[in-house]
Amino acid sequence: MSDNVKSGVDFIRERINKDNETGKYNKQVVTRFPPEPNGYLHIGHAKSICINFGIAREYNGRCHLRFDDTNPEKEEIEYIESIKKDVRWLGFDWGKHLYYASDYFQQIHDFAVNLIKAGKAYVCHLTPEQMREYRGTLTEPGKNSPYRNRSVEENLSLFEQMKNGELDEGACVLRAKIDMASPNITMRDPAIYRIKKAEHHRTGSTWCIYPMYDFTHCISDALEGITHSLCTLEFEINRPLYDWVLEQIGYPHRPQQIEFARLNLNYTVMSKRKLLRLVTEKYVHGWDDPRMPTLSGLRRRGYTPESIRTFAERIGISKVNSTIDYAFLEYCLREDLNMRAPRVMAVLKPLKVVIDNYPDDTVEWMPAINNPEDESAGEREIPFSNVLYIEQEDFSLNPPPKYHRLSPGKEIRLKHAYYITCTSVVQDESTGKITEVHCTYDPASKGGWTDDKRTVRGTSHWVSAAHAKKAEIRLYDSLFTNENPDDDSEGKTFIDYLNPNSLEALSGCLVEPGLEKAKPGDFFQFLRQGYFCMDPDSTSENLVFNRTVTLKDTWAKLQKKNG
RNA sequence: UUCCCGGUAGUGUAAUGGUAGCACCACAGACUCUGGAUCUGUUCGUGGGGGUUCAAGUCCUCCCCGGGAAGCCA
Repeated sequence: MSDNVKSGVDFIRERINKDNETGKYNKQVVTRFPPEPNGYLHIGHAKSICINFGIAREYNGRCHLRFDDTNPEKEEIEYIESIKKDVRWLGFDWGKHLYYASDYFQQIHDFAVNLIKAGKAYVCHLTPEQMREYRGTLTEPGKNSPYRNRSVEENLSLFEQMKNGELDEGACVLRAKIDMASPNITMRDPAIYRIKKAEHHRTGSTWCIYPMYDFTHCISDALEGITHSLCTLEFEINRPLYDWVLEQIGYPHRPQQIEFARLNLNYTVMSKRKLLRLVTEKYVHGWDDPRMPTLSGLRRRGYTPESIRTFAERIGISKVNSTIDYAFLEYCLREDLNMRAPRVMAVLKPLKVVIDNYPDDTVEWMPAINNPEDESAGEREIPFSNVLYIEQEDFSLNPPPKYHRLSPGKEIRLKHAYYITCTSVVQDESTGKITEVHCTYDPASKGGWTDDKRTVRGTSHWVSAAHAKKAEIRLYDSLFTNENPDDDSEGKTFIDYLNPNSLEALSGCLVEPGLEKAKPGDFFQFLRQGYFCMDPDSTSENLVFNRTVTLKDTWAKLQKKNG
């Protein structure tokens, strides 16, 4: 690493570079991702995962996955499994470095005993209400607890009783003895151990006291040899306590906490509490509902791990509270899918087209390129016959200006097939609805091209009626109508901003026959429609696809602009 | 009201005393068998006042604005 600080390097890497220059950690970089197993991971966690695992990879270090499981009341094994799955899916590997804070309960306990012996911690019998009073306020200092000067022997004995389950839950806590007048309230004799007689998902009933986050996290970091403990801004105020604990316990390795801003995205909510509510109150179909910003939801929606990693990298790292445009995430997604998604044809809202001059006993298999962005993706063949379906939107009886699609007398190109010209339409006598469009085709245009200089502006996708497979296609839109669903001014809550049209399920869609062989999770570009992926609900009788994201649609934009 | 952290185009993010740059969005155009992709261009910015300096987004100072903090949550 050069002596000059490089342009474009964020403040965390800058710090690591400096540590490597000074040899602070012997050029080791060890980070960790420390989720609490009390919910599913979301896109905000993805940023943290990419930073922690990404930096470790970049500096040839390592990143630990550590479950911060110090609160048995809220944590469940289900969440542990989903978290592991999501981290792996994102493309990261903790190798053998899978840890649980609960692995350290004995050591953490021993450090607490030492702290008591050093006169730096005491058992406090103030009730929670009293503790709040004694803590003071943001503007006033706190008062010392009457239990603050208990003898070491008494504290040791009391803590032992807490540990042995001889005291009731809530009866007392172990507190660090720091400074009740500190301007930083975190330092006003914080609780470091509380009594909880709950069954822990890993340690069972071994413990009835559990260490608090502030005491657990820094010790876990030290024990694991973490060098750079990267966390979000809300822990900034806890940093003096992090350092205080490590200073007191005198452990030889000293990790350092560095904070960065958490990710905010517009049109979504990120709090675990709110996501949980969406699930439990059934506003969505589960944690992996494709409208959810959870990693399992994004995965089912069709987001690729690559695009999420790229996104995380591009948004950068800073200490500024910021909100990223959802459009930027979609940009990263489209960029990835554009290069990799096979193109196929699917008709969402079918309109029957009959080619009157095409023999009704003939089927031609037309070669179709799979991905114009990737020659190696090759070609496939799709069947063409005299009865087809095109998109309802691709035909208009009274076309608006600049409409380049099919209308009476107009000629368009059927992608990979022929030019067709509309000769007549069949309408339902009572409703006026167009039920069938009749066309003629130009045999000289086979493959979608002619040698004359004829220009055909419009190109439609289509499927052959006799060969197409039926499918259900789920069109997703933003879950919220408000850019900032967390905005609770005007007495509203995020529930009030739910988008009633966030899901439109279409049945009777028709897709080209090859899609029958797709597997859940496979992604495609449905030509001119967007990117879609096969949903796990899919069966051989009922193909199901989710719309991941639309293509940019300048025609829709034009129409919108013109009212 | 106290303490801490921040403030660069609409949104993100660079510039570490020396030309305010990049990306997304928006808009306009070119090109195109996807109204896709690609390419080109345009609008738009250092929160404010003082100060130091040949030179300030950057250093000093005062102010303004935003966020966080009073769990036996993490």
